[in-house]
Amino acid sequence: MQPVRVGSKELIREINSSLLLAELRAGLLSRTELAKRTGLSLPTVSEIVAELLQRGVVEERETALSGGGRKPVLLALKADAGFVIGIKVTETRVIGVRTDLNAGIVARATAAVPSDDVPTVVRAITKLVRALRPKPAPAGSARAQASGPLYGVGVGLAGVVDRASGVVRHATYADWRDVDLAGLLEGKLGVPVVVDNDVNTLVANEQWFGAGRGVSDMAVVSIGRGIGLGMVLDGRLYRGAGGGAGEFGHLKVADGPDCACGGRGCLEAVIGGPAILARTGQRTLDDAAALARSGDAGARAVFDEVGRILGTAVGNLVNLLNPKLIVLAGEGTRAAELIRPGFDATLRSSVFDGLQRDLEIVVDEWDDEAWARGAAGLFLGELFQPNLRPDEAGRPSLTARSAS
Amino acid sequence: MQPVRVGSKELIREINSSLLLAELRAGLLSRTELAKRTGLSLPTVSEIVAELLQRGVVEERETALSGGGRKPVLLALKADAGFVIGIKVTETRVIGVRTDLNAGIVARATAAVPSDDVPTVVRAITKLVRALRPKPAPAGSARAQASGPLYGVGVGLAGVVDRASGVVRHATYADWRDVDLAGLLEGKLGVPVVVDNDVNTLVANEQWFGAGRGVSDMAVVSIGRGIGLGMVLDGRLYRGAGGGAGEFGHLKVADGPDCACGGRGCLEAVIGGPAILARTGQRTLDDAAALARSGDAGARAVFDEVGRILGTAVGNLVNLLNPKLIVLAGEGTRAAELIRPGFDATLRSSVFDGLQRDLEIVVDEWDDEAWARGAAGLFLGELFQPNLRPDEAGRPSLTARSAS
DNA sequence: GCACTTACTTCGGTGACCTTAGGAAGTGGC
DNA sequence: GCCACTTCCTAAGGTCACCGAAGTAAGTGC
Repeated sequence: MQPVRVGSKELIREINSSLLLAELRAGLLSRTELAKRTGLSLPTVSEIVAELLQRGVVEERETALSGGGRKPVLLALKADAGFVIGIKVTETRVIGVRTDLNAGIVARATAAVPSDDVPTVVRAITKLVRALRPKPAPAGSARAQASGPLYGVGVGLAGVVDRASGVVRHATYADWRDVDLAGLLEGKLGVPVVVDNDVNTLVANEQWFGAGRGVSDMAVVSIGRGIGLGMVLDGRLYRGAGGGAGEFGHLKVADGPDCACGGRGCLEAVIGGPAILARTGQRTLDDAAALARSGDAGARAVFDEVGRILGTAVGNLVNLLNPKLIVLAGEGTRAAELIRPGFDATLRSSVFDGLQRDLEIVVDEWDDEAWARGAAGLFLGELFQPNLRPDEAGRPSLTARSAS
Repeated sequence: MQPVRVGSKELIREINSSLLLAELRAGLLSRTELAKRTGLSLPTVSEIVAELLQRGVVEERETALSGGGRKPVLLALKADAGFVIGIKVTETRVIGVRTDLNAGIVARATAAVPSDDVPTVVRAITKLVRALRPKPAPAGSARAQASGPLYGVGVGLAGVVDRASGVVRHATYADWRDVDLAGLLEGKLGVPVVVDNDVNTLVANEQWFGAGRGVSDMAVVSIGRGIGLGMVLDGRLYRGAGGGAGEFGHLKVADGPDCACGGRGCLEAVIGGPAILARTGQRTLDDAAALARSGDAGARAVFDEVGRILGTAVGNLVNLLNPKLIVLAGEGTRAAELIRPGFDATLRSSVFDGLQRDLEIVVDEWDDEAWARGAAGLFLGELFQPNLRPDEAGRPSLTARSAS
């Protein structure tokens, strides 16, 4: 029934370790403070911290001011205790970044993908990962310590992905069916690989390192060629019964026009990138936005209507889920100021009274690397999320004993 | 951050006890079978079962057939080990039932509520609970054993409720603001009281005792005067950041008409009970349905359109959440066969390809007691749900040591 | 320098789990 | 009727992570 099981006591320790790490992500804290925040006893915190120190995941920093007694020893996550690589796979390119444990980018690389068949894409990813991999420093080098291990790789792509198994059920632009991408990559790379839908990578990033830190109910709407949606509900990324939740772009919002999915009146057929280009007669989104900014009434009307329709759709989403935060992301945010007035107006009028008050809207600054960083964040999220589901056993872990 | 904490080991035992109980709700099982299903070791299962036997929550039944060895001793939940009372509060009446631990109704009662002020309603509920309460059997009576304790009371009403605290933030039909209904009732009744939105009571019932048994992602849509929605996501009832999730009735689906909430084009203003009555010119829903059944073209068209609009709205819900099951409930289901053709057609065309395959639609047989039974189910759900959140401590429990 | 405060550690005890071994209660062959 | 074999369950002992209580370390302030 409920897939929750607490079997061995070792699992408790792992959960509590993750708990402490999650608190430490927020800033410098003493053992005593950690104990207060988590509700664990001081001896337990001390013991777990000792383990983390030994493993090199955490370090002692300067002491804080005393309040009339012994100074507290502040602990901090050692951001460079290890690294993670994030890869965004697109139709034509793979974009990769290496980040530290705070999702800070320390290296970047991109490669073209000549064709979209599985072996080609897998080869491109493995090559990119090898390029990004931290070089083992020469023995005795001063940098040897700083360059920690590669914990794993996160991969994001457009499509339906079964994250637990890492199998791509169906990619949006290529004809992939049930491709065990995580398995293929793990075999070649020798590190854990997590694969997920690309919007979910953005969500993971917001949840752990962005505007969604500490927010347990939020939605990320990505605006671009398609309209994507990722949700954090009750503190967990929500994926739906079959991993297919978040088909926001195929919400039916009008009578026409036909959508590539075979349906009619889909949100993304109405306000997706191609629709905007067609209606403004431009070749790129930036051109269309420039036209509107130059004062062209027709183009302005198009963006205004896009905003209004999106506002209603997001408003309905809020009515259903009552999130605390909506993040707007994706390349469409480059035209954010053109869309916002209409968006805000219809959002306000759509949302049921009372759900508005605590609702926050954030536009995420968007750049090409965001997706790749999101993929890294996806993996980091796995490291920090306490694991309560044994069927997800074998997950990567900062605290696993086997790692030592 | 994550409110999950595993502190004391006692919590583990409580979780695992709930796990075993949850399995036993599915049928008769031996200790060995329980161990296999839960992944716990046999000695652990035996020990927990011994506790449950002693507490009278579980009983040994006949032995099953041997497979060439010692016969397994089958264990069963003792449905009459205790009772629960469920109350549905409406504008004019309070409806109550007493059920056993399988949500089977063993007694029923109803009382009029002369006015909707808080003291009057509280008095009506306490009176109803006292009437339904199992009578303490005379000492030495044979029935003394069968009539177990009253574990608690569940209350459902239309409005926004903070379930954790039992405070009614806002009732739909009365002018209640921040009424600590659970606290008031617990003070008078001396048993734990859980209060929730009435649609959530239906959800709890479906989740634990109805079509949603074992389904971790589902939605219940209640059709009546208003249109309600309750969701189980990832195996948990989802309530939103502020407890306000599920405002399905205020989804914006059209340009008109005005809704009581102050918005325009709300789903429930378009297809709610009053809208149907207005458009068919009838006084009751049953009259309107009878008119349609008699062949009246206008009335048929109204129901058909109601079905189509509802189908699109539910289709969009499916696109967002990818549930495995949709339950249609509420008094509107009395006209289910009039609505279904239109509903099914638009649902099919709205739902994104791929999410349809495993989607199941169930119409719940609806009667006046369903809401009250739901409220009882709400409380029973609390008893069976493994509790991983310490901030919900003090929750009612079948296995709490303090109860012995 | 001495009282006091605060931060952390050490130590012993408890509880829940597991593994291993063993008893109980069946079936089936001879 | 006995003996091997199977299956279900219990008993005994060990491990691990937690906690509370007491002790040590390292400050401040008079």
